[in-house]
Parts: sequence; C-alpha cells; structure tokens
Amino acid sequence: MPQLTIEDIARLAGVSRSTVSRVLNSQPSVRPAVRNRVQEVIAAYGYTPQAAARQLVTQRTRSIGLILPDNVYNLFGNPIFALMGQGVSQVCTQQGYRSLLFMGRQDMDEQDMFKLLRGREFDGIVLISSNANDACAAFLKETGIPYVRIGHEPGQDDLQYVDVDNAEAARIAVKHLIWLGHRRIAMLKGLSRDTCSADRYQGYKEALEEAGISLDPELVGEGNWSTASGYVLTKRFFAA
Amino acid sequence: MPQLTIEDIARLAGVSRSTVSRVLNSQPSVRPAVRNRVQEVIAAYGYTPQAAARQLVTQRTRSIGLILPDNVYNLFGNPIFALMGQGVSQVCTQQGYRSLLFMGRQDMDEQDMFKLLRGREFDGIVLISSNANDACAAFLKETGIPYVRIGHEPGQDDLQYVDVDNAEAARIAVKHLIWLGHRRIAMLKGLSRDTCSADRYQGYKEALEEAGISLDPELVGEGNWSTASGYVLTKRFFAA
DNA sequence: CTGTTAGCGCATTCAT
DNA sequence: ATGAATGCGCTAACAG
Repeated sequence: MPQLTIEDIARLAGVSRSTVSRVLNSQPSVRPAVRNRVQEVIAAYGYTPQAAARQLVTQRTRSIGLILPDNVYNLFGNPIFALMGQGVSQVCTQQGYRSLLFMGRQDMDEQDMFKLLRGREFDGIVLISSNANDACAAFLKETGIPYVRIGHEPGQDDLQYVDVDNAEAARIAVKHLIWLGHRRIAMLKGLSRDTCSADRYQGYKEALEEAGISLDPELVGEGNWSTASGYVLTKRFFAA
Repeated sequence: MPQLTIEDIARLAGVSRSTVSRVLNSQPSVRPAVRNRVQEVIAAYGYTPQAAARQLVTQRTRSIGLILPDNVYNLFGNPIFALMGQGVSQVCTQQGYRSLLFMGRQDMDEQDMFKLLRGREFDGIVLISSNANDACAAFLKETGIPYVRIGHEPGQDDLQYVDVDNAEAARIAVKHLIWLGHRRIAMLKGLSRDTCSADRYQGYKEALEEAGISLDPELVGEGNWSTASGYVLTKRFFAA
C-alpha cells in the first residue's frame, strides 16, 4: 500500500496541507470542528508524517544517540550501563525525545561511524566512556556535534561531561572497611585505559595512608571490568 | 558554523550538484580528475550529506531498528541478548546498514512508540520477543512494516520469524542428563508469557516420559529469567 | 561525462 | 482561521 502523505489527508479532509500540518503539530489556530475532522481522517487511515521530511525542514530529529564503550561484554554484561541507559531513556522520553543505542561500535569502521554522526540523524549524543583517549570523544569535540559525556579524561577542561568523584568514592569505601576493623584491604583495579581506574586507586592509596596502613602490592590487581577477571584476581588475593 | 550543503561543495569544486552527488554515491560516470577534485573539497571541509534529505528522496534510511523485550534486566542483564544484538549488528554493518537499539520501551507510551515506527525512520525492524501476545508484534504485522521476529507465538502461520526448536533442545538436554545416569532432573521454567517456556517444558516432559521417569512436580519451578529467580528456585530444588 | 530540471513530504511564511 | 506559495538538501531522470 502506497503510504499516504499529508497531501492525501488534506484532500480527504477537504482542507489544505497547512491545516493538516497545524493539527499535526497541535497549533491552536484551527477551528475545533475542522481539527476533529482532520484528526478523524488521520486516525481512519493510520497516517503518520514521514520523519525524514519533517526533519529536513525543521532541521531536528528529536532523537538522541547513545554510544557505549566498544567492549561488548561491558555493553550488555555490566549492569551499570543498563542503569545509565535507562536514565538517559527516561529523560529523553519525558522531554519528547527518543534515544537510540548505536549498535555498531564493535564491527563498524570508525570512519563510517563518524559519517553517521555527521549526518545529523541525532540532535545530540550521549557518550558513555571513561577511556582516556576515546577516538569518538575526540571526534565529537572537534566537529562541534552537541554531546555530553558520561565519564571523562584527565586533561578535560570544558564542561562537556558528567561524572562521579571516583577518588572520593574509593576513599569512602576503604575508610568504611577500616572503620569495620579491617587492615588487609585489596584493590581490584579496572582497565588502566579508563581514567576512573587510576582515580579510584588514588582514593584507595590515600585512605590507606591516612590510616597508617602500608600498601601491599600483592593486594592490588588489574582486571578488565569482567566478572571473570574479578573472580581470578579475588582468588589470587585469598591465596596471597 | 553553518553546515555546508551539496550546493556549497559543488560551487567550491566548480561543478554541479549532480556531479557532487555522483561522487558521493560513487557512481562510475565521473572523470577521475573531477572526482578527485570533488573529493578533496569534501575532505577539506569535512562535508557529509544530511541524512534526512537523502532519506526523503530515496525513501530509505539504511538503518534497522532493534527492539528487545520490555524488561530492562533482560535487556542488559541476559547475555543472550548481547549475542543476538551482536549478530544483528554484524550483518547490518556488513550489508552497509546500521542497527539502532530502541531504548524507550520501558518508559515510552506504546502509541508513541508505534508512531515512531510508522515514521519510516527504519527500513526494517528486528523484534526480539517470544512473548505470546506482544503488542509490538501485532502492530508490526498489522501495519505491514517490514520486520522479522526472533522468537514467535504459537499460532503464527506466516514466516516472519526465526527461532530455535525449543522443545527439541530441552529434549536433548534432558536425554543427555539421563544418559549420564541421572534420574532426578529438575526443570527451571521461564516466564509463562513467553512461548519458549512452554515449548521447553514440553520437551522436558517428553524426554522424561520416554525414559520412563515419572515427573515430580516438586522439581518444576517457574522463574522470570532473572539470575535471582534461578538462584531461589535452585535452592528450593536442593532442599526438596 | 556533465549540467538542468523536477520533485521527495513536510513546516512555514505571507496573504487573505 | 485558512490557503497558496516557498524551500529544506538531496537524488534521479533527462538532455546535451
């Protein structure tokens, strides 16, 4: 079935395109009777305006792109991303936007991905990444595409990101363990490419130092954020 | 900075829009010298055609929408979805398409979601769902939007889906346990709303019956696909 | 091989 | 309050 256009609806409702457009965008200046008639026709034929056409004229898509770290195990295996994604989605929906998670970061050529981002299919990008030199982050900054990053790099001077205070969080956690009476406290670090790993380690070191506990290198290990690496390292800690 | 259009590139390269369009779409009928010149200008200005405009004229977006079951814990917490998503993404990339995961199924009004799907932002939809009455599946079928479903409903007569033989899979698994010498075999069912749950249970029953093992209701429990429910039920099995 | 012309479907002036 | 006209940026005949 050939999809109906706004023109068809206008004809069927006996009005002009402009009027249909007005009810589509719920503008007030339409006589109630006319509005109803148009809405009935729209409903009867299940008409929905074509996104591309309205995007072309308005120059906005009302959709937000979500980009996650490239590791697929992180992508779906780490519950933190589910929570972040959920939050992004909720706010988008609430504001009349929609969020779409870009799926191709594992298998798509980087340049092709950039081309997509430059094609203005998204009004803005939410990039989740604490990777210290994420090519995508660099690209977004350079091109001026509207974005916000969850996570950041050390030298970042602009305010394009939101992040937690990783060092302080680690400090609090370690202090808590010390308060509970523990003295032998291990640290399972994440990937060194992610800045949060170093930040947390920093907090860990500071809390130990403050408590006068000397750091035991045997109790520090570097994982890759996977549960498997956590398991292996934890076993090693207990063997030590 | 005002984004450049194909028109600007044409002027800068001293050719017409059509020629620029031709090199953009890598059509052969362009003199190498001209092609190079155009490509240089494109690269120099970092120009990328606006997706909406070309979508409007070609009536295709080259993007595939991926829709997952509504439960967010399933969404990111169940590794099977990571694998499926990965597969979809790989094939899309390989074919010059891109895949986008729709994020709003938890928090968006169903009608708004349908509106999005009808807006032709996706050339096709991949719906992952074995939910026996998934409203989205019904909608897709009714509207004639191109889609394929991973998972299916009992009475489905068309060929719009791909699925594994759940009953046979369960049969094989149970037979294997029996072959190993076990006689006391429990079944941890999934949500009853998903057809695969009943299918697998069917296979379980058949395999037991075939081996002359009577089914012990104490060893059958219904979870909700979460690891937590699996843990609780498994403990109950061992207590029984 | 290249330029000219004509829309794609919609929102948005500008008239009325 | 409504309609007619215009253009968003691009591809696709059609000429030449």
